[in-house]
Amino acid sequence: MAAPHAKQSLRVWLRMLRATTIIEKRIRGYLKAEFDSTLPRFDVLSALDRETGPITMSALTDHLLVSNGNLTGLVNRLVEDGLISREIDPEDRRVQHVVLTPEGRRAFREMADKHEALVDSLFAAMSDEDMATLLDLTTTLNSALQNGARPAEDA
Amino acid sequence: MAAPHAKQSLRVWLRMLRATTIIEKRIRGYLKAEFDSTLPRFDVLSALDRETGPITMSALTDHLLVSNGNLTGLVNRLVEDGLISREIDPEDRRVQHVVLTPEGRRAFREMADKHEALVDSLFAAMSDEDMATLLDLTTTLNSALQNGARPAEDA
DNA sequence: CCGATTTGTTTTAAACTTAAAGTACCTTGC
DNA sequence: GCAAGGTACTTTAAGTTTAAAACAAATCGG
Repeated sequence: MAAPHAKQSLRVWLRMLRATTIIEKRIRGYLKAEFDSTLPRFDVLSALDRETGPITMSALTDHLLVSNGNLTGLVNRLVEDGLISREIDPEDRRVQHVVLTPEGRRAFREMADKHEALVDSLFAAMSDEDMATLLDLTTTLNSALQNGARPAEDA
Repeated sequence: MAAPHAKQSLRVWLRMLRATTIIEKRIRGYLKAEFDSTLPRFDVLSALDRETGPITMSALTDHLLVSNGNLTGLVNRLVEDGLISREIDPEDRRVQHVVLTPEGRRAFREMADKHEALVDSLFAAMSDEDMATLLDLTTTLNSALQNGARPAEDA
């Protein structure tokens, strides 16, 4: 009676995909409506907010799962908007360090608060225990995917 | 010591997002390499394969979580490729019904088999029990999202 | 019947995505 | 020093994505 693992995998995958798609769409709509911003922008700000100081573009790319070419445009627009600042490394002029401006940090905090509240409301139906289990399982899954994904890694 | 629900939600969400992003990326790469196709195309075929007969564009959109504007282009290309066919509703000329062609069904089956195997390999690290739990939780989550999402629904 | 609204689908504009090529800078080995 | 090669980032080209506006057909109210 038990489904073979493969069929089960497919079912789980489709449900995960559906759930994340719906959630993403909500977040996207929310960011646009409230902040006239986008998810990729939010991700960049979020990655920078986690840092204690300026980091390089390459380091930022790694945190984001976004290709480096892509990042350039995002950062350009965020710099224009005054949310992040950029400065050339004096020791190596190829490198630039980006960091949140005070306004960027303020803006991000505001977005992040609402974002957290929104996400939480979307998970409201899940009990604390369910959430703990889900966190466990997704953590396991991520580890497996990460290992399977990158043949070699240094960090 | 327990994290408040909101923080927990955020953590879970980020892990889910990361996992699905990685998986999506793999599937995308695979479809492109093996079938010179894309995930959205696969999704359309998949949705049609589940149907017993022709369905309208709107119905298709609902199944897909893809914006309707997007669907037009996808369907156009799939029709060109001979994988699906399209015909105008004689009773309401705004409406069109789309359905898999025999070739489309054959092509989809082939992709689906490989797709299933790939997905399963990505979930290989999870035990049968984990998968059952994960299926449960994602099902609950989806129901909640669906209800919260649409104020009214008839089906 | 005829305008007004609703509904089904398509088009559009702007943002994002990627891979690959390009640019500028640094480093190394003579 | 200076050519050769490597590194950090940007640009490009081609394509996808989305929300929203536009369009077209049907239906409704007078």
